[in-house]
Amino acid sequence: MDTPPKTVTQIGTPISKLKVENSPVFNFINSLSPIKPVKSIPIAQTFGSLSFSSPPSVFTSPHAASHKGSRFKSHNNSSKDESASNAELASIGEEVEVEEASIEIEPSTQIIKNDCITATTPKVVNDGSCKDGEMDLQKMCDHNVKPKSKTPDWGSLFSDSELLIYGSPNDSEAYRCFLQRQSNSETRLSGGKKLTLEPVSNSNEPESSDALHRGVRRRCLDFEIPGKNKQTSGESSSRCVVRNIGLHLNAIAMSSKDSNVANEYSFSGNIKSSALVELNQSSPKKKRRKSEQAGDGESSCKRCNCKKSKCLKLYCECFAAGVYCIEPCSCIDCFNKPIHEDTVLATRKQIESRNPLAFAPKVIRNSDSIMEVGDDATKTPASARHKRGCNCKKSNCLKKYCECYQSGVGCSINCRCEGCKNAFGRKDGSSFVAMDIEHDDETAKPQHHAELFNSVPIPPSTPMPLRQPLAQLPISSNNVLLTQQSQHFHGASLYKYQSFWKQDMSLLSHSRIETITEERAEDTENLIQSPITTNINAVSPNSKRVSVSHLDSSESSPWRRNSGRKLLLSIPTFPSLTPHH
DNA sequence: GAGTTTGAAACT
DNA sequence: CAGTTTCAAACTC
Repeated sequence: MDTPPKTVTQIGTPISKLKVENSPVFNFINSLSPIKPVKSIPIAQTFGSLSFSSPPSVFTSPHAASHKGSRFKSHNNSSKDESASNAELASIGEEVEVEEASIEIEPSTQIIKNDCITATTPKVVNDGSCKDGEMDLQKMCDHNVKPKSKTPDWGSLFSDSELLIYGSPNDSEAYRCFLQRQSNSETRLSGGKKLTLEPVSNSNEPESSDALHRGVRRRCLDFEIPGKNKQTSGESSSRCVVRNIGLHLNAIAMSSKDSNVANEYSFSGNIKSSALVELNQSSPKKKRRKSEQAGDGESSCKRCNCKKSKCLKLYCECFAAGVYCIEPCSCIDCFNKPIHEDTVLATRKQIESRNPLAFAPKVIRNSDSIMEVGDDATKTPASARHKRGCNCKKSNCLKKYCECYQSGVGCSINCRCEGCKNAFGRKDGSSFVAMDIEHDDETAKPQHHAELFNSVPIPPSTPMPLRQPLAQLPISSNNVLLTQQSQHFHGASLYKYQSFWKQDMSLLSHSRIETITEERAEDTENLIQSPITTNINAVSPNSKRVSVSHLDSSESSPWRRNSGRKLLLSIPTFPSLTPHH
């Protein structure tokens, strides 16, 4: 970074020029001038690759200005003892930050933060990259981040972000989406991940859902930018990430399947970037299929295609899942948006009044204390069962029309299906394994297997747990709570009111993260060996579970344990414990 | 991409 | 509660 002395002079010692001009006005102007020069500086070139949506805003936004002061201070402090070059860097960093500040408009909700956190990060990363050559990237990242924090909690950025992300009711879902994004691009994601989380997570309580929504968009957009710049600054960004979430998640995310979705979700906001748009432009169907392939039929990041329901009925997957519709959705006259929060909540209430369990997880696991299904459910390896059961007449429970099949669970006594041939377990109690064998002989349909492991998202590579976050959560005997947990994260925001349980779930969230991580890793390994085996394990009540106490606390965040993951995997089984034990 | 099939959700 | 209609996803061509 060879910065023209000229600029440096201006930034570093604007006053020196004042000698020539003693006019108070001149003084004032000069004192302000440093910003502009910086922009045009070579440094700007470094960011050149970045396509900031609105560079000018940096200077026009009052918001930015307000932040500027404090940030400037912090920077000064950090660069205080450094040489002129460092000072320059500091000033540069300041510039960047200011810009960010101007961009950050809304107080986003926790959820959203989780969701799109990555968006903001890129900037930071860029920042780092800019200075990268001369400064420790990690420091840079941290340095930049701190100033941004709008709340005093920044100190616990990562821990908080973790909670937010995984603490969501949809742990698995949210987590998956999160992973998917991560998987999109190791370098880019990792880089963005860490940084993004912080700024976002710290934001204050969301006052406006709309704002929140906007926040998502923006973040996504920002997030995108980094990706584009990956070539220039990718390295630095990745480095930033590695230390924390990035590495851990990346490892997990490596499990391929999610990569597709990752792409989608990473751009899920209202991304105007042409490049991004192109990626997402595929038809709703394609999108859906992508997400399915990514690993989750029922609960993965979903996008609806509602035309008449206004996304205010359970027909709408987004609504049913408790999330707002977002850009990727192809719905018409959608009311399932933060703007119509009141309507959404009212409608939801109405539906719940009609059926209190309407938003409860459809699939439950008997291994947990939830035994709502039937005794029969415990007869099969896959203890998970659809709560209400299906009512299939023609699909033989072999297609995704069947909710049981779609959820990757066997039919149960609760099902009223006809000619059930559910590969995950028949209504009559046939186990998945048995069925599998049977099909080999009976139907002798290679397609069937193909369908199971390809068309059905979960079975192949994704353990059941991932698909059925709610049901799996050890907690919930409380359906109400579960209801709030709803199914997916979706890159969209969870309804604001859902955050109430977040705190209570925080510990659990940690455990879930780890559990998922383990399972996922395990899954990856098993997949290589035998898909079927994997499925069984995934569904089995014996599938590994981690008690809250086990994970609890500071005990190193899941991230840190990353390295220890394999060790955990070696453990055959964990007793199924409830978090409250 | 358009059209068909399917079964859940909603309605009566 | 049962029957019918509506709806959107899943599926097929």
